[in-house]
Amino acid sequence: MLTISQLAAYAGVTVRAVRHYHAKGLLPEPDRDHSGYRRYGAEAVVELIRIRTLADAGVPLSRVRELLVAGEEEFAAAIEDIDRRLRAEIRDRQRHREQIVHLAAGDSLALPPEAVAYLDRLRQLGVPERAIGFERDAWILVAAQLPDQMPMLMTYKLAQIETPAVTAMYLDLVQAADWAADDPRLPAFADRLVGLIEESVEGEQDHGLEAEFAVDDDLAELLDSVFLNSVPIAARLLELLEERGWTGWTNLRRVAPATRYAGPGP
Amino acid sequence: MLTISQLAAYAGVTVRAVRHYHAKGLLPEPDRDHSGYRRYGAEAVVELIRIRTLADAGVPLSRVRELLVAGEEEFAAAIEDIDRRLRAEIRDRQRHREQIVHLAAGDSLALPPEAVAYLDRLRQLGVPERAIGFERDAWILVAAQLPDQMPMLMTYKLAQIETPAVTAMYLDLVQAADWAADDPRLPAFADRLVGLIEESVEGEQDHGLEAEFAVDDDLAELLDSVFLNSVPIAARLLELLEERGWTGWTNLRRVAPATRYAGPGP
DNA sequence: TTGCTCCTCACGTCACGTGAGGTGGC
DNA sequence: TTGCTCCTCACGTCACGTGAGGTGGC
Repeated sequence: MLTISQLAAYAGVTVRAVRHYHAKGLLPEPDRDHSGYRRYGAEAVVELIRIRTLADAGVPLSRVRELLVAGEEEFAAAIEDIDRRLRAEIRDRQRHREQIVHLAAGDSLALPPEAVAYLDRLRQLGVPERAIGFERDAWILVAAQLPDQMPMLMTYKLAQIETPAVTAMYLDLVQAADWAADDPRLPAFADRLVGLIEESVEGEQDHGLEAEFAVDDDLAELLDSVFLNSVPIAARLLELLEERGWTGWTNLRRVAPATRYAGPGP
Repeated sequence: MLTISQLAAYAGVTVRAVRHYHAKGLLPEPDRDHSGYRRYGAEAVVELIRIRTLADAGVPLSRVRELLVAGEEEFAAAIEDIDRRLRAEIRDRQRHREQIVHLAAGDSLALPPEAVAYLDRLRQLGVPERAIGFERDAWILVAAQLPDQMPMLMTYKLAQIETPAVTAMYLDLVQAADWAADDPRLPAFADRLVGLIEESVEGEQDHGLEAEFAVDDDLAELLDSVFLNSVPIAARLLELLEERGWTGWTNLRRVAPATRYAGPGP
């Protein structure tokens, strides 16, 4: 007859695990020898290996106990389930392998690929890294709240930035972000910006795009506050826009007629 | 700013998990709003997704904490480790898939394939299932104690059982196992058995096989006791063998000259 | 006596899950 | 007032790991 350590070694488990299975009622307690030691026969080896094979395949011990007394049909169905789960776990791990590669490469996992492509396009257009970082954080917040709308928003933004006048205005805005709050060039800057906005609005009304790209008011307020907190000229610029008939930033609206427009800030 | 549930939802984790990461020092506690609620910015989203990506890949949280502050080189090395582990886990699960198929088919996982082949050969030779079950249990105990010697032992046993005289004797022994302990046919049976044993010993001495196949004395004693406890004629048969110059069963030895021989029982 | 295997409690681990009891704005 | 989200304890879970303190035969 086998001792507990011989039994455990053959099945590739610890002595503690064998005792655990006794306590859980998975493996029947065998007779003891004159020293009180457990002594195992061949059935225990067979049972222990069944238990381990199931447990190694990730079956909870409570389920293992059920399966040990299950009929052939129920057992076969359970094996089907276990195999399905194992295949799913293999797929999960293959996915995780891909994800950690992206992590190592420094890719922003907090953003969907379209947003990463948009930031890359801004980089190509000569937008400095500081501004890219600001865009990135803003889009991360948008993606966190509206993941489903990201492909649509990014398609729109990518198209918008390709307009030469928009590109130029965007690059100028990046420069202006470094100005002091009372810079004398601001009113002229606001004039140009309003001109561009009103051109865009007219263009969009032709094919009715404006309504689709308005974001939720709470989110717009959040993004506006990020803008106000990180750019010195922001508050003064919004004042100047308001004097010229526009209010807001993320969701620009005409002050008198209530027209919405997906504005220059994200 | 995001609430804890918005943050959690975007990263695909529970609110409890986010609080857990705060408690463990993985994710810095953000500022609270006027109601004492946590409010998160874009950096929290980035950090949380990093944490989850690593944790999902099976990295312990204590290690995740180290990696969050690690340099690029250490991080790349860690990713290598993680990827290696993921590949190993995939291989494990592929192995487990094969094993549970064997379980479902009712294969004896407690025996190596050679032993299963030996039992199948006995079946082909007409050995009844009751006797197969006895052989099986005995070989399971041998395999549990001498896993490395199983291929050798099975090769020997497979060759031995192919000798027509041994096959016939084995089948007769199976019949005799059902006799009462005092069956009058036993002495004649013992004569035949001794004749066969002595023939075999002579044959083996030619190519010096006998010494290689002696099992450990403790194990031999165990297997003998299994034989004695399960077969009524066993004790009387061993007495008769001893009268004819042979002692033991698993390890048969000549009583006067001390020659060993791997006996008829396993 | 030392060394080895066995024994039975019983607390610890890991990554949260799950109430319990309470607050704050609609 | 009801419903929803948030808050902080604090105990529970799962499958054992890990001593703690002791026994039994060489």
